[in-house]
Amino acid sequence: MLNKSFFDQPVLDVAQEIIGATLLFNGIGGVIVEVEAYDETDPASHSFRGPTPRNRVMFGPPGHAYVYKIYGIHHCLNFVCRPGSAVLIRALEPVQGLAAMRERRGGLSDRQLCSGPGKLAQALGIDLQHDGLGLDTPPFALKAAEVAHPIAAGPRIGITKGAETPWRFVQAGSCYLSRPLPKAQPVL
DNA sequence: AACTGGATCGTCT
DNA sequence: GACGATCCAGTTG
Repeated sequence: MLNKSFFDQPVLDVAQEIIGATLLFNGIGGVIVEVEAYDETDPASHSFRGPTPRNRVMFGPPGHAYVYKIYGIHHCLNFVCRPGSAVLIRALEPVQGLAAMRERRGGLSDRQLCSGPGKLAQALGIDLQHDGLGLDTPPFALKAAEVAHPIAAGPRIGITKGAETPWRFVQAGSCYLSRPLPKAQPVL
């Protein structure tokens, strides 16, 4: 199980080490296969302009969930690292609670259950009421990866500022990504 | 396969 | 008052 001290590291380290870990929410979830990193030096980050009521959790202690609502419709889940930084969880390979996820998502194929930040929040039943919850206690549970998977990096998705920064990390070759990488770039 | 527009509202300027 | 760290359905090629 990953404890809070795991998240007290540079956000780029956490982003890459979290690939292959298993995320469960009330026992439902799967393997993290796609994330993006954000920090306070980054114009695309919610934390760029300092603390506000919405992003206050990003400036709190590491190891908590930062949940926000986007486009008035979808929810997005982040793992808070050091103050002002967080990892956006963008896609899971579904493993646990397939039936519950299919029901919430409308009976789609398994590849489409959690292949995007809004989709996975819907599949797991995460919304604003879970903003600020600790990641090391129920309803959350995080298990470290048992085997190291090859990781690839690329530009982040859906942003206009900082669009070139290659802070999107994926499990190379996974078919559960929100989108394939534009150009596969192996990392280490 | 690639692009378009609509849904829908909290947040910050 | 404008704009999203999105998703989906529809159209076009």
